[in-house]
Amino acid sequence: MNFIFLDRPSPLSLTCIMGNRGKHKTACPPKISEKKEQLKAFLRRKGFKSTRQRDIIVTEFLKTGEHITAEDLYRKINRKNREIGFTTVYRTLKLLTKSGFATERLFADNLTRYEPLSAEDHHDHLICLSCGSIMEFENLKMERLQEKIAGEFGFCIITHKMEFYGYCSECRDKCPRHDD
Amino acid sequence: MNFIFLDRPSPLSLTCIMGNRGKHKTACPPKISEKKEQLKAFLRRKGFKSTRQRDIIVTEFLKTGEHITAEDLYRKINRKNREIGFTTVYRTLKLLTKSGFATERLFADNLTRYEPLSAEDHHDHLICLSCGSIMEFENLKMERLQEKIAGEFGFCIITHKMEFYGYCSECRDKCPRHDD
DNA sequence: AGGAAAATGAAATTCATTTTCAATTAGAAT
DNA sequence: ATTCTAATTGAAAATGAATTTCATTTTCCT
Repeated sequence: MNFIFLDRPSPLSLTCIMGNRGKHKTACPPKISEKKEQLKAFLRRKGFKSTRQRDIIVTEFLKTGEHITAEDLYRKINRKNREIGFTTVYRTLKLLTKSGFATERLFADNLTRYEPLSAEDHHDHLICLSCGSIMEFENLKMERLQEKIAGEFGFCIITHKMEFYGYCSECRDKCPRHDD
Repeated sequence: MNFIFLDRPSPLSLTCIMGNRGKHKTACPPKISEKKEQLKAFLRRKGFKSTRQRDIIVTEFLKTGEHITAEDLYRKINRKNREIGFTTVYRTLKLLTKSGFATERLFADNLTRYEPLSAEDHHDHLICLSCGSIMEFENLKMERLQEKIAGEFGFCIITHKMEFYGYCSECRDKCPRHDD
């Protein structure tokens, strides 16, 4: 087994991630076609080929937006395109990841999820243990504090992961707190 | 290439936890026998049984301290006790987890690691992508900030996960930063 | 001791992820 | 346009960690 890690994402232009109950995150319309152009350029540069399958997969991935598993994306695509196989979806997500257009995230449910990546995107996650919704947040103070802590250890951060598991405002009543 | 492939450190080096420069964490001698007493009491209360295997596994686990995979703990134990099977080690770690004596953690290498849990333990991790060492830190400011952010979302935190991936002070020179 | 319930451990199973391999396709070179 | 080569595809197989099964053994209550 190998441990794959991305270098800093290549400096691509913005993206945007859908809102999360409209509280902290600004929703801006994703420029899918622009991203696809960039990807195409990247592929050319690297000697990879543009294929119909990749185009469909990438489009669907960017449209979907976030936190999707290879399996789920495959199912989604497979409804319209019966001939595209899981392996290709999987490999495309890996390719996007390697080329800096997406990130892989492993949440506590042990499923790898992918999401489109943009350069400034440094958000963290709130994951509801009841309804499973994943909300995002970004907090500058947090980022600074992280840098500061890392600095105290002489540690050079490449990436980080921060997740809160608990109950969202809509599921608060289901929060057990004391069970056995 | 703008990404890095790291070989996963051998199981042994992975479990080696470096000190944390004495800045954030207080090292206190674990009261193994005391913990074992508590566990025994717990088992009795729940109608579970105390067995030789559990005793050995728990002792070894507590002695080891932290961040160990079921596989690694099994190998460690198996050296001296050829008759204890992997399954039992695995199940014991699960039991410890369910009963609150341990926690499971899933880091980005997709291996479940276990560590003894004590009530006050709320630490986070710095994981070196080069040598695989896992350092711990605790930061009160961070905890407060986390609560604050969660509060803003009306989110009730049950647990959280915070990990920095990067290069420790001893591996800084191996940090690629700019390669292609 | 006797007996019921729990524990054990080897082997089998599960399931997401990753790789293999033969067939197909993209795109550069001719 | 045709040819050629390397990349891509997708079904199937492999991998590997986590989990379950099941026959046997052990604990511990009476």
